[in-house]
Amino acid sequence: MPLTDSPAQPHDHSLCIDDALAQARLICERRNVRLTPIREQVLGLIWQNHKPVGAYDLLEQLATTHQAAKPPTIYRALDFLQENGLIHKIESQNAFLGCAHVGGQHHGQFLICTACGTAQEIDEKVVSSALKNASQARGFQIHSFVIEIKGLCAACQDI
Amino acid sequence: MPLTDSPAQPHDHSLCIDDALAQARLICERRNVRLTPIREQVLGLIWQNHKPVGAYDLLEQLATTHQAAKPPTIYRALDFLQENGLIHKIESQNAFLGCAHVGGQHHGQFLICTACGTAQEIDEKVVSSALKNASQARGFQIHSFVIEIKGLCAACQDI
DNA sequence: TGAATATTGTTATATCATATCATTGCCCCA
DNA sequence: TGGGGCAATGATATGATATAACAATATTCA
Ligand SMILES: [Zn+2]
Ligand SMILES: [Zn+2]
Ligand SMILES: [Zn+2]
Ligand SMILES: [Zn+2]
Repeated sequence: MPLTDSPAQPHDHSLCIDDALAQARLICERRNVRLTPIREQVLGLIWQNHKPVGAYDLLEQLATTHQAAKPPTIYRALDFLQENGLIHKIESQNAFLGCAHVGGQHHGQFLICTACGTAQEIDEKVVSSALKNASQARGFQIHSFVIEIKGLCAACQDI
Repeated sequence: MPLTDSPAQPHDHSLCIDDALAQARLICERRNVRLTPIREQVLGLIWQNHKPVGAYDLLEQLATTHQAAKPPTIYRALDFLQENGLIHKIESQNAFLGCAHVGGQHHGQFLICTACGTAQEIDEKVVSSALKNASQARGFQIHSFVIEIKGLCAACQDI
């Protein structure tokens, strides 16, 4: 994607979904973990669009085809998907988003549009190295970080 | 504070509390908003240490001297304190922390120690400008951001 | 004073997440 | 091949975080 391409722009989203699921299958095979039907279905639901989605929204959708689904069903699937780097939690929204950079070891950086709800994952080395430097200068050893940027995406500014 | 001074290091914390409350009174007077007894007491409780504290922890403490305190009591005080830039919410912990840079318009950047729980607020221009640049390059207009860095503070690495 | 507004009280409920134990399914190897 | 061990799911209950809605009280200011 060129820099200016945002998930808020029109695109063939079925390709996003197919890619995400294909990559997930590959990753899980490589890691020798099981992408069970429930887990795969939840991942598919998360990838329905580029907006973070809440656990109970997912539950409601899952329950339409899976009567036994209860909160632990969803949270277990979400835990699995997070542990394997397939999704991110957006902390400021208690919601979950498909990872756009599976495989690469990274922490998330997200541009979240407050108008349309779309979240774009970016991975800016200059940001992470600035954080590393600032932390190091204070003797702080980074394990992980959360970066959630709120504002208006390009599409929503034009309205 | 020199760069290496962290709130995890020993210091006369009563000065932190006194400063925070004095500044809060000043700010509220300037902004012509009312730092009522409940609000001031909640701010004092938040400043009891440098660790983010949950709303229900605060409620429990407040309730010891204020029988009528219920969840809305706390959340209203927290809303007020946030609106006036006196505290921050740590999204990844659903907890609240006194603002270390009152007055200056800023978004928070936090170094959160997973061992001792202490959170240090920093304000690195290089980080915020890196975010600005990355966003601008994508046509995204920033309103606010959340940066929460997890790891080990200097004191906890030595153990 | 008395109306308008801000703050607090009160009750109920919405929303997000986990603990615990039972049951089922999968895998590997004796 | 069958059965022990572990992973995954089912089921129930509860914990933790946050807000809605309306009533009562306090403050402000004309
Ligand atoms: Zn898409
Ligand atoms: Zn990612
Ligand atoms: Zn202190
Ligand atoms: Zn601050």
